Amino acid sequence: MNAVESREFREVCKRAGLAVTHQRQVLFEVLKNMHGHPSPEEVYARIKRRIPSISLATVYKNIHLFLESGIFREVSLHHGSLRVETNSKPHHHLVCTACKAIFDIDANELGLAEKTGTLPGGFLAQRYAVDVLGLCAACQQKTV
Amino acid sequence: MNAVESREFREVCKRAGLAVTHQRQVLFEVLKNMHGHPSPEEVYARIKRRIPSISLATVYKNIHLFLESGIFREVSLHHGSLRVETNSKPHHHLVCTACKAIFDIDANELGLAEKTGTLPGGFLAQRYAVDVLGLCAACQQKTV
DNA sequence: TATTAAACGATAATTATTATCGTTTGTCAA
DNA sequence: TTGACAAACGATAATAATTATCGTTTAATA
Ligand SMILES: [Mn+2]
Ligand SMILES: [Mn+2]
Ligand SMILES: [Zn+2]
Ligand SMILES: [Zn+2]
Repeated sequence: MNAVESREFREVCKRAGLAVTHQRQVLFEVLKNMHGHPSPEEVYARIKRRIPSISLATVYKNIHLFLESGIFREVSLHHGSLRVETNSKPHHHLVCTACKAIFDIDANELGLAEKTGTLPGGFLAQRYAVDVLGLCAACQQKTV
Repeated sequence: MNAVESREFREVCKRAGLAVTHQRQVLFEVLKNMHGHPSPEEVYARIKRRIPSISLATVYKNIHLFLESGIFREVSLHHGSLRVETNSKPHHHLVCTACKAIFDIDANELGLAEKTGTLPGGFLAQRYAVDVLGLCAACQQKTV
């Protein structure tokens, strides 16, 4: 952590109303330097190399604080547990980032063209997330 | 369950290589008649009204069998546990339905126009799922 | 109708996450 | 600088969701 990064982190904490702790700073740096979509356990394993005494609970708590402050983002905004789709017609979803409610919306009704604004049911659209579902290269091999 | 529905269910099971059991049939009917995106617990509560002795484990096992057979679909194909996004640039995702691997893809690189076929990294696209992220009507009220 | 594999119910085990609580640390005003 | 106090920490218990185990029951089919 050089002086510039350190000052930047202090400002980030100030904005978020968070104390500048050693654990928090190292977690911030570790996350900045990881790539992909790590799980809390993976982050914990990495940060333990720099702070062996850190607790997994601290990692969870600080990740959540970073998410709430918008310092980092969560990969999926869906429910974290199993839900069954009862609508067999092809459709997309309106996902509320506050309460995680999910509403169906037809593909045509959606009109992908950046129609940010009011949608059916008074839903306020803020951004789109597209998942391309399919098979990765490795899994295509396995199927053969 | 009328005769037509019963015969239809038998064929569904035959195709999937599943035995036709009472519990399985009632679960199938219950799911067909639910709407939205119920959790296994919600399905369990509903089916218990018709088979009070049914086990939650049976509900879970049969939901999974239905999902594997493609009889029903899961709402989210993401990891069911927390993942941190380390890529701060706006982007979308390639999601492997077999191993749940997630790869980043830029919005422009995506070219939403039904480009089903080979994508970066040899990913085989099969369908698109769009999440419109935002605030539902109820949550907009709360913020005011 | 007898054989046998599949499915069932009860429940223990596991995984991911959150809550609790006593101790330590950072903030800020004096 | 320092002392008071709130915030954060580490250890670990508790909870929620899901899966595994296992003895008993049931469906498929010959
Ligand atoms: Mn849906
Ligand atoms: Mn990503
Ligand atoms: Zn909401
Ligand atoms: Zn894969």
